Amino acid sequence: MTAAQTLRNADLRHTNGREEVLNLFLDADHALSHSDIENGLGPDHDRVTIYRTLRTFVDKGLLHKVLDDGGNPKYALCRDTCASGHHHHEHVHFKCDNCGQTTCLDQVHIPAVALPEGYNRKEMNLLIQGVCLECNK
Amino acid sequence: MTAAQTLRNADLRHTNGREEVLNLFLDADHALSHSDIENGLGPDHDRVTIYRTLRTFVDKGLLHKVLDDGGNPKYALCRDTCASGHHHHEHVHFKCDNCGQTTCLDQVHIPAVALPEGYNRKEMNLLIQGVCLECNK
DNA sequence: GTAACTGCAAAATATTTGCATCCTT
DNA sequence: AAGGATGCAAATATTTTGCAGTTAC
Repeated sequence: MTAAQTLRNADLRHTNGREEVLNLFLDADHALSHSDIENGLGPDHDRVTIYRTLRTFVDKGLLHKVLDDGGNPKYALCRDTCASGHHHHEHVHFKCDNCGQTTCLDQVHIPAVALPEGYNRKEMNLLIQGVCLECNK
Repeated sequence: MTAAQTLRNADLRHTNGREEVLNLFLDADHALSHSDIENGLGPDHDRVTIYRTLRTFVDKGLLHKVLDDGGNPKYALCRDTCASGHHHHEHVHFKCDNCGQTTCLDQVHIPAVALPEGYNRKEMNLLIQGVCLECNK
């Protein structure tokens, strides 16, 4: 799916900025932070607009916030089943302690976890930290 | 274990501020953010000192950062096996979408997860979101 | 006494809001 | 044309750094 199609599907207007941000995510195989995006886009992009773009994309279900141990939030594309307001209920991410990249492990599934009585589960996020494939070479 | 003992064990000097922060955590059954602490302590505590206290406690293995989807970082006590620099390798937290509290589920364990070839695992954090016991009543 | 800790001021960073203008539909 | 999106300025929030003074040991 192209950026243009994605935007149309999400009921969002097609603007240069949005298309470029979306393409960054489509090209990246890992989660991006605000500053990753600012860097990736070249110099003449407004910080504020990027904040708004990210928020809009999350609201519309194009992106989801990725859990991170460290400082600033990262975002990653939602795949298939994510619709507006209804995200995937399960995310598994791997963060490399060496290179700092966080990647989605779509193949990995979280096994059943027994919650104590009285708790409802809506979403599960698993963050695994260690050393990634690249950095292990 | 009292706050005073804990500080001594960690090779930290015993000061009022540290003891009070530690007691907040000992009393709380959920993770605390910087502002939770600022509120919990009463008015004459320096924001900067709290930042430094939190960092020191994390460094010494008394606290660990709790993953959160949302905004600002939260912290929780490390239990038993956490020593300086060597945290528990597995954390399970439950965040209530209703009241916002994040609690450690020490009883729950993460079942084995198969990582793709070439990945090393050092630590796993599972965040479950839903509605907690209290809010389900 | 000495090193560690604190408190204040200030810097650096991150994020949000308001508003006038521009652009997509 | 109309509403949504942008860009700039500025407000607000968050976290870090420097340094002088204080305190635990």
